[in-house]
Amino acid sequence: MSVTPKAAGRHHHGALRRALLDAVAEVVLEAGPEAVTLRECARRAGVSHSAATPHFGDKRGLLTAFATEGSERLRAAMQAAVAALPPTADAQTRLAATGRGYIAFARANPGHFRLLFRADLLDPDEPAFRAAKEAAFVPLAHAMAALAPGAPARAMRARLALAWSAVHGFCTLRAELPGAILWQSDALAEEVAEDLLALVAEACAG
Amino acid sequence: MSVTPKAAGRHHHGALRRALLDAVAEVVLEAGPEAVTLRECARRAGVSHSAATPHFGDKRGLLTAFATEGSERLRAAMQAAVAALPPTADAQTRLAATGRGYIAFARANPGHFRLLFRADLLDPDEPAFRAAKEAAFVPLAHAMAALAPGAPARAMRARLALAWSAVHGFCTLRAELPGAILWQSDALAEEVAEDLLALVAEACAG
DNA sequence: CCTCCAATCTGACCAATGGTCAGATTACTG
DNA sequence: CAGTAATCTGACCATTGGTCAGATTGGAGG
Repeated sequence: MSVTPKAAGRHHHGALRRALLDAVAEVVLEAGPEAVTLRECARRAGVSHSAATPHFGDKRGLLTAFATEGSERLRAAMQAAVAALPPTADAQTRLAATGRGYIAFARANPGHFRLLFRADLLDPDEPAFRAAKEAAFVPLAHAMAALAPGAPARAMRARLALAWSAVHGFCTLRAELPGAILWQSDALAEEVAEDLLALVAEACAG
Repeated sequence: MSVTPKAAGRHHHGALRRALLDAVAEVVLEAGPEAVTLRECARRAGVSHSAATPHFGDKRGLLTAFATEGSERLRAAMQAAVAALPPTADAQTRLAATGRGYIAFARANPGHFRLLFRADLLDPDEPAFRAAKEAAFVPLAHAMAALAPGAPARAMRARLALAWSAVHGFCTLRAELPGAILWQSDALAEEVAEDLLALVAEACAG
């Protein structure tokens, strides 16, 4: 377990914050965001459940802090996928790669991903979380702007909505409807994902 | 309130089932699926919270029954949107209309819609729910088959994934990220939705 | 009309949770 | 070394979902 319980009788100094976030990560990994319990996280950090209050306020604050880290990692995944491309790649390929990074993050971290869109568990107006969400939109906006530089605002909105919706919808459906026809096996899901990205990129270039 | 509390001392006969489902509908409407409480629903039906057990088993059973009704209504919304078309409408228009029905249902019943994809609150293997989910996929499959009758299986899978993902992703993002840039106002959201449907239908026809 | 039985419902109990608060403990500052 | 602010504890509370014995109800059969 990655969580460091504190030594008996000692304070965590500034480290309780990190220890609690790591505990959330563990629980989310093991049982999903719904299963996160203030008391269980505190237990794993070796601390009473009230100890979280000074650091995060309440459960929602803790989950929001964790979601903020997820948003940053999601952004990093998209950037990494684009960076993995040869420098000669064209705009359409870059847009597809951005989506590939999004899908890869959702696949590798299903619980963390699902939490990002659980408005009931989060505080959508917490400044750091807000900033992380806006930052996570940047790679898509960037790739799209490079694809269709002169498109009118309305067409641009529609394409952004299409690309984001299609990729996000794919991740959500795969995460929430396991066993659906379109992604029975992992291999099939990967194939469908690639074809989907190609269709989206083509439609946005179109 | 649409819920009929039972008369004091009398049994609900077979009507408790319906009364509880109506109570769920109320709570979901007022505060979303996460806020549903067995005890609150029982309170609204004028019954102790244990009274639900013989009818639904547990909370998950109650929510699954409610979600089953939602799935059926979602299917009806898609069919209605297609039926509202002039009989001369072509296959591409019919596919877009199917998506329009999906979006309309999600918009009109955000809580009910979100519940459908909350695997943690539902029993995905409950037979009636399974059947309703499969039935809800039919209108999309039907419209897609009419659009591209001879397409190879792989291309068909990709197009189904695109259409479903894009429409579902749009609904999900709008429901879970209120206040995002792409759907600030209702009018803007409607415009984006129509453009999105057109792009999807075109990509699936192409 | 009466009896009996199965379905239905109640009320109490339990463990668990999130939030709050007074106060103890710790770590740092001057 | 003294004092102060941050950190943490332990207890308490209301609420929840699940379980169970037993009361109540409605209808089936005599």
